[in-house]
Amino acid sequence: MPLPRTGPVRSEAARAAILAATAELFAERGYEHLTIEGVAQRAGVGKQTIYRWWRSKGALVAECLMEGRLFGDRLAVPDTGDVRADLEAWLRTVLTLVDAERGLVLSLLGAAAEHAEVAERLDASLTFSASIADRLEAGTGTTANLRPGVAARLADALIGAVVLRALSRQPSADDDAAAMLDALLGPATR
Amino acid sequence: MPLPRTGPVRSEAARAAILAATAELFAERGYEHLTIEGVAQRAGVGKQTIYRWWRSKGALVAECLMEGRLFGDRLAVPDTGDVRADLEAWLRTVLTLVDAERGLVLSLLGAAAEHAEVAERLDASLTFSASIADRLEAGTGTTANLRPGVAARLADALIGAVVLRALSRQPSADDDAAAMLDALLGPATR
Amino acid sequence: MPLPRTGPVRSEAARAAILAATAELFAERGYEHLTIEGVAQRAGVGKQTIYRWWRSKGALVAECLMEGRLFGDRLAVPDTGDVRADLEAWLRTVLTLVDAERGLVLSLLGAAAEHAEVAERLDASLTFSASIADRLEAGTGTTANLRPGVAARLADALIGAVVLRALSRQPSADDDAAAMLDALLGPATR
Amino acid sequence: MPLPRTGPVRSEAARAAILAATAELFAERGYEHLTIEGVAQRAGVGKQTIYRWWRSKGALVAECLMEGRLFGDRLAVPDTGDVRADLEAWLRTVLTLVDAERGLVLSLLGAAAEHAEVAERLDASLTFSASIADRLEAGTGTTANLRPGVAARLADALIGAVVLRALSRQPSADDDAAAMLDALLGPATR
DNA sequence: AGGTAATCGAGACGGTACGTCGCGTCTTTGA
DNA sequence: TCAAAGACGCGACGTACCGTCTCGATTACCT
Repeated sequence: MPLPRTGPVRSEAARAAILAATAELFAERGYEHLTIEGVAQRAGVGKQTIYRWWRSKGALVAECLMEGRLFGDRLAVPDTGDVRADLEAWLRTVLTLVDAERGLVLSLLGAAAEHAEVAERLDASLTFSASIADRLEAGTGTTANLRPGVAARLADALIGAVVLRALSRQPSADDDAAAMLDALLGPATR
Repeated sequence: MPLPRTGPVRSEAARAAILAATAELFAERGYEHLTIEGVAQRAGVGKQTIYRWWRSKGALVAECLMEGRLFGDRLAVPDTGDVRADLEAWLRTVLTLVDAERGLVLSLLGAAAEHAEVAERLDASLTFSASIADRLEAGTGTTANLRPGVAARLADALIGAVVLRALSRQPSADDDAAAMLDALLGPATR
Repeated sequence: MPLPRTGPVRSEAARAAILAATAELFAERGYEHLTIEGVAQRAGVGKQTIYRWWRSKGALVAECLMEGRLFGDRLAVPDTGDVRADLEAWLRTVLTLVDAERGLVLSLLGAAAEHAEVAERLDASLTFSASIADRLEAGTGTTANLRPGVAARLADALIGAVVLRALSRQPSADDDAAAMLDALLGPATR
Repeated sequence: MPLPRTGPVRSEAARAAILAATAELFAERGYEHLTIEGVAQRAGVGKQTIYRWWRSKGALVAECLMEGRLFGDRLAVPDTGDVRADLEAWLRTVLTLVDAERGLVLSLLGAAAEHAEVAERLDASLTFSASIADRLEAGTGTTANLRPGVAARLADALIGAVVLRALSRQPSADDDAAAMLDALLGPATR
């Protein structure tokens, strides 16, 4: 299905097709086996059109990530008012995701290791847009170890633990989310 | 009772040369740009000799890691009796290492994302052989958040935070090690 | 089916197995795709045992040829007393053989082009052992062009024409044998 | 009506360089030791560019042959009006060539045995473009055995005899050309 | 009878070349 | 002017065989 030739303005259709193809192929084959040529073919686009607008396959993946084409909003933190419960729900979701789509997640970690751009976007997806640190901040004082000034570091540790879990390829048990939060945050103070 | 396989035996010289070449090239160029062909050439060995004994470049790197050819004992945890001080010293060393050899570390993370073998060995290098969890266990009760049963999860979180730091490409400040420990372990109880 | 170890005398069983395997594989795959390793495996023999006794795969094939393992006695010239009829019968047989086993014949020509040894043996199979020249000699005077002293050259031309036919991959018609003889030897004089 | 294929067009420079390199290397090392890799290197060309346009090294050699890059016009039959003399001159030239460049000739025979394409081109070079049969046809009646309808078969026999001579690796004597013609064509009739 | 030496199967070794894939650049043609 | 198509030089892939070289086991001969 050839795209219509659009003349001297950047073709939005081409851009969309490229990102869609990238997301599909990433999900199918993983970052390692994602190829520019494959994307071009799947998108019905010339290779040059990709190289014209993106510097590397890392940049391509980063843009997919930024547009939510890889995870959608599956990483959003719920907001019910109860910080601890919200975090636990989120963590449970994330651990499930890591188990279910380990290949995709590992691929993404590989991409992040290779390309700063991906890492940046991944970080944004997890930390900022998901607001872990903000929520922890908001919960200061509600659990023993959630003291002023440590929220950001605890957020890093939490996400880091998830990353490590992904790397280790070990499936998560049902109560892992709760146990991780317990270990990091300590018992509830009220 | 060993199998009565006849014929020539595996050449230890070749094995050593291959692992040495792998370690060198990994340090020089990183995992991504490490090639089997390059290793074979540097080691003065036929490619087939590599493929005969290792399934992938990941396996090669994993074996290097296991033999300490990539980091040596730079990841060992000191043991002075003071758990908190030991961990802080170790963490400081590791953060410095991550800053100084970010490329190597990121490469290794990429390798771990791609090959379970590498991840396993990396995990072994960091967690078990470096005994973070054991030391935390030993320190139970000496700091506020170091309660019974949480040592393993705190160790994961700690190492995870380091991994995340590596991925984020942000250099560490001087007091980061102390701050991370403080955030995770809480204030000293005695 | 491992062969018995025979000690410090050449194993006749190994020799036979090697030649048999060579003939089989030659027939199956042709000279070009015949490999020493394949022969060794099929024969259940170590490669060294082949290299010990033959210098090249050409030598191997030459020996097969010499032992009649490739064509048997399909190249023998019948002897009924009527030289012209005998030659025609032989030629017909050979042309049929060339058509039916073109691959084998071409392979053999390739081998002869590469290895003098094969060429020599092939020549022996065709010319001497098949005695074309002798028979022509015997027929001197019975046909117009069969004059004294030209038998050897006519034999060469005859066989050469067959070789050319094989190389050209063109199937022979039924009367080709007769026509070739007619062209070369001229009409019968009595 | 040519297919409306868009995109870049075949590089004539690459084609020429590849054929030139093939001819050089064929002459230097022979068909057997001619490698695609070597041709690519010598021609300053990627291997893929060769594989894109030729199916095998046989096809490569065939095309060289067709373009006269291997023998040039050394195989042309002179035309002085005297058929017998022309053929003898040509035959003498060819036998000399076979002696002087036996390796090349044998290589070519090997190639012809392996690849129909080469054989076809070789046949074209020798028989049609060199017009042996035509000349024989023209000489019908001038020698005893040159009767109507046998020219083509005599041409085959003549060339076949040369091929056999090449395969046998025996050098030609000075009067071989004359003797071969005498044997095949019979004495002159006028 | 014991030691020596050659042969055997097996197969690891350093190499060369294979034919394929994908890279990133460049060129052509059509809209 | 931009886009599709895709040829190009290049580098690496993983495989097939090459011919050489151990291995340990197995005999025949020769002290």
